[in-house]
Amino acid sequence: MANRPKLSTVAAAAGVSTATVSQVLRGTGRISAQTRDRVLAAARQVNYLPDGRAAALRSGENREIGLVLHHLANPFNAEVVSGVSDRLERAGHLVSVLDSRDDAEREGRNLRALIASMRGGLIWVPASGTDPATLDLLVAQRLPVVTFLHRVAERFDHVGLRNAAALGRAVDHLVELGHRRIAFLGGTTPRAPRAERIAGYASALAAHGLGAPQVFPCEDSKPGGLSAMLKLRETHPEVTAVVCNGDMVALGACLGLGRRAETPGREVSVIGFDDVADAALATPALTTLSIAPYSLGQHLAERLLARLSDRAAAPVHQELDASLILRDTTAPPLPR
Amino acid sequence: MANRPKLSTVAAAAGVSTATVSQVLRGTGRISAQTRDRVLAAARQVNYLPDGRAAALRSGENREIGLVLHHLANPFNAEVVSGVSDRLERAGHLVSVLDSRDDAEREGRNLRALIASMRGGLIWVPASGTDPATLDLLVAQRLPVVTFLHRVAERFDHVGLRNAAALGRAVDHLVELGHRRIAFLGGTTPRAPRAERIAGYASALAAHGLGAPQVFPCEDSKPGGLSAMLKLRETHPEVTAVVCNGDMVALGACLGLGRRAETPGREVSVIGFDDVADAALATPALTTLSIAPYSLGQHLAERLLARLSDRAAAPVHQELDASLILRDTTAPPLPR
DNA sequence: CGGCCAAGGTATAACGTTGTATCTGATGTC
DNA sequence: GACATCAGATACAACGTTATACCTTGGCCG
Repeated sequence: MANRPKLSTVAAAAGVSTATVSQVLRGTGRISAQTRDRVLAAARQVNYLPDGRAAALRSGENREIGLVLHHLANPFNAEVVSGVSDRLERAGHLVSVLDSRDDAEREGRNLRALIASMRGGLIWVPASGTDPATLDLLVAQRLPVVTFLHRVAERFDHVGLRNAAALGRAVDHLVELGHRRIAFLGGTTPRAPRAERIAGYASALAAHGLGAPQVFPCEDSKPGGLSAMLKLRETHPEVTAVVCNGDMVALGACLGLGRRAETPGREVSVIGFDDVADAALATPALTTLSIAPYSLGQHLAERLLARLSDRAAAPVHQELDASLILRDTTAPPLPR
Repeated sequence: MANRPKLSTVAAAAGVSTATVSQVLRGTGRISAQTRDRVLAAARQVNYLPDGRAAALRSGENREIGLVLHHLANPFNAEVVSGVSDRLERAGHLVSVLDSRDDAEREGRNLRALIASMRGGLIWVPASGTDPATLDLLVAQRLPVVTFLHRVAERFDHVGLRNAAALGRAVDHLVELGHRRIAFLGGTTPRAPRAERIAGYASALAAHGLGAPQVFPCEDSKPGGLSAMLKLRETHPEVTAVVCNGDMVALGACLGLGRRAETPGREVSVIGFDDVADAALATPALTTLSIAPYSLGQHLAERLLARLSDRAAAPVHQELDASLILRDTTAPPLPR
């Protein structure tokens, strides 16, 4: 029951010094072809794999990137993850994902642990209510950080969405179709993206001279959207269209209509946000605000790579547009 | 622009030695209350956070667990992840997730990187076609490993499913309802779980004296299931029921029926496998073989914890049952 | 008042790697 | 044959921690 093979194990097996082994494995220094072959053979034979933390400690390099999400279960995020990892892996990095599941305390633990294990960089979708002490900690470690969706600090790079404008487009579309009673569905926390979306929704209503905004909070998930829609139909039958805080809520709302033997795009028009894969697949297919999660993930990765290669540059803040994808859940309201 | 604070930064700030700081932070040794307070204050003031890799290197401890999945985008896996992390976090570990997206090469990279960064343990859902060299490496590092679903080596702990028996139950149910032409839908690779499921399906058919098995491979996703079902209805209209390699395929198949203005549980009965959250939510709700992903995740975590506390014990192999959950996509076949 | 002890702190050697400075022969040159 | 040259290898220090052995100092007892 030998122990984990280390550099000295390989050195002994090949009959050279540890320095030589290190040089061979890293391809540095001047080593003759035959010793190199001997060393490589020995390394393979004992199944050697370097201890990355010792190597990183000594060399100061770190090719591991942390990706902290507020909610991994949402397929939108899963697609973002794919984009991020594809791009970063292509650049020779390794991405590991931590899910804080919208719990600030868990998020704090995750972030602290990431810093402790000295990841080389961080892509972060902050949960609501991030602890400011954690933020200070993060800043003090001078870790390259890109936040996404929810901006928490000026000095981190950030990629956000033009939420208000997007919601404006959604409301405009519904008004053009003839809707006058439009509600907003989804979300429970005061996170910035939701607040911006609600603001965009409200000001679009105002621009069209429609009544006061009606916001119905619910959990950002299918069950959340489902029960919110059921309740909405009971209590506010005059509402003929809803815009949602996310596709999960929107798809849930569509399911809710189905439960009542109603059809999205008939009794109630529904617009989502995210354009998850299921949006196009659902029947009826979901009209939604698209932000192309996969390429968005790649974009995030690019930002982090840029930051890694120039750590002194000023923080970059970007805002992306979401475009309205017309599908089958929006149509003129039924005549009364 | 100071650098990352380290032990010596804190020591200087508090006017003590690094050894003292370390002892205070770890709560070991004999330190007076007042120096302790001074050190803690200094640590907070400079936003100190220990370099985990140096600490781990020195102490040999490692509380980080790697979770390597073959396919994170599948919500079933996302739910397993939740269960795993909840349990392991409760035990003071940190879980980071790597997605190999069914690519053996990517999986190999992920595993090597995990070993290199010296995770304390590994929970692994192997992709198909894992490189045997990678396996050797894994074994040589004497890393505690629990595999799930797909067993790749005798010497790792393993949690699997009684796939064949489960499929037997599904076929029995369909036969009881009166179906005679039952197809198997889903999967493309020769991974063990699928092979076992097909075997269980085939032998159940045989036990009932029904015809030869009909297996229709497709990608394990909603689009995969959708197009497979469309094709099946074209080419094999005599089939009145399908059992699927997973809920994603099954839900996709249901969508496919919807596209043809047909209804799951009428023209064709459908049974899934996994019981993802969407299965109960879909309309009609999906009959499926349930393995309760969240508690399964917790179970995997328990196994790993047991292994961590006794690394010498013989490998444990477990097999769990999947129970048939009757919902609305199964019913007697339509009379001809 | 010498000696002993405990409390409180520090010096130092690891952990496994890498980078640099250094050593050792062999070869070539005049 | 003396000396520079250079390829090829090695010794050694360092990375930021932690564990251990070791120092101080003051108090107390005989």
